[in-house]
Amino acid sequence: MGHSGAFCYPYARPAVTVDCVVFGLSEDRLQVLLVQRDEEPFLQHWGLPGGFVRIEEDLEESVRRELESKTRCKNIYFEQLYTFGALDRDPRGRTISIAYFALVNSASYPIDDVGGELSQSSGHKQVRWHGVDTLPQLAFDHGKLIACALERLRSKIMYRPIGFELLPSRFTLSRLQKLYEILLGRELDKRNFRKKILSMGVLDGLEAWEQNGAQRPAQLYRFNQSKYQQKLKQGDFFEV
Amino acid sequence: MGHSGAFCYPYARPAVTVDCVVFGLSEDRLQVLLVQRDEEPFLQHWGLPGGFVRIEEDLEESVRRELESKTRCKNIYFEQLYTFGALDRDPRGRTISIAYFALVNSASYPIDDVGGELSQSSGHKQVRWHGVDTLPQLAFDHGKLIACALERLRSKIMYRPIGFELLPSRFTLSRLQKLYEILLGRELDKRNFRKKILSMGVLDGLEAWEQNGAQRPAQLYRFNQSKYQQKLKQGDFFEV
DNA sequence: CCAAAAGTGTTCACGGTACACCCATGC
DNA sequence: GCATGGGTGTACCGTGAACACTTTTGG
Repeated sequence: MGHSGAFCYPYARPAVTVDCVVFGLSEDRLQVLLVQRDEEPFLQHWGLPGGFVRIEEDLEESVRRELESKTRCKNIYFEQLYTFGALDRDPRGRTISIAYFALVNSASYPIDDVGGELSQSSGHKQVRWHGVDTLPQLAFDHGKLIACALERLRSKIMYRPIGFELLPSRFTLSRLQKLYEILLGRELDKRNFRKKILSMGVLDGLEAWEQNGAQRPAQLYRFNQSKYQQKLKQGDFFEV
Repeated sequence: MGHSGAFCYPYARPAVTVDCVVFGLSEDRLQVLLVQRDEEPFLQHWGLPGGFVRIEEDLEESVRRELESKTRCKNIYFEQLYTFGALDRDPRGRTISIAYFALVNSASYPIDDVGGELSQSSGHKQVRWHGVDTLPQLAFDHGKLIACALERLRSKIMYRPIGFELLPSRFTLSRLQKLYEILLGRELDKRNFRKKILSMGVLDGLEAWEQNGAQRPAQLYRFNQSKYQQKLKQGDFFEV
């Protein structure tokens, strides 16, 4: 029981952190943003971006601060995942972590597919995308957090239109389908997919086409947030 | 920024609590177990059973301890709901609450439908069931927690067989149907319901019948946990 | 004219829903 | 014998799944 420091309480208190599983999409796989630790414990291991919750900030504010410092990006989609509180999850002492997961359009960030170079640095720490199937050894119980986030993401894209968050604001239906195929780990029928997605009425077809080499140009679409909100209010749900 | 107490840290730490939304089923409505507070803040207001997480106990252990002290019952079904951390949710200072929800077979407890008498007492606090549609003013943000738990429960019974947890281990199909009707707030077709529920193959029909006054006796069923686990592993899902 | 991806409709099977009558019992 | 809830089967419709060819472009 420590006597150092200016903040004292009649009972011992756990430390509280937020950790965030940030997903991004490369050409053909789902990736997670990891930070290489520059201190003990787990020195030089990779871990999730996260940190202690400051006493004067909201949980969401904490997450936003962490995300901005690691990704230099605002307005990221994120939501709370689960709270982890096992006694031994942090060797420094009892620490409870409120885990979040976030989806970013990773085209906005340098992406490193082969795993050679670092993509960005924040302070002196390395920050890098790692394919979810080729994760390194992770600090703390972060492997568990990622597994939990993956499960949630995979099931959630089936009933909520959050997949769009992984794409640029304008995208082709083929790209969207690829996204679903990567996340679900199986192929989807093109005609059925387009029929289904379009029939939900939350995508706006644009008068713009993407030229992608030597093929027929593909029409671009945009997710219409307000149409979706309206459907939600009518109890009308998204489903893939 | 206190200096009292034996537990000191270099940075201020939020207090951490668990709170549990305990659902029970009376004859014709869903109820929540509430505790009348016997201290400030919110003296005499009703609130959720819960309390501070002890430094040497798991989150689940905390919940189990709280549940046992309030309901005197072990082996209650519960799961984590959401973590609430708004800055102003506790007037005593920054407090983060990890909310859980639990389902109990309230036949095991004295139930008080009309809201007159107390059902049980733990220490000196009153503990009582309250219909979810007739809740009193609540302490802290517990109204929010209950709303959140209700939403989760209503959606979850559609895809996981947790409804059984609200019933005694042996129950009739009519009772189960009533449960779904109460939770969903709409009537269900008897034949379709029975067809659906039985076709999932997770209920065992018993050679036992319930005599319920001047009617034809109803067959009793039991939820078969292991059959369900097996189906889960096969990726075979429960759905209503 | 060839390669490569975009785009487009129909058929079939299954599951959800709607619906009405007989059964067993206690009083 | 009557009131009360228990118990059962069928027909229809809509949605999900399977499936193949034409179009547009660059090289």
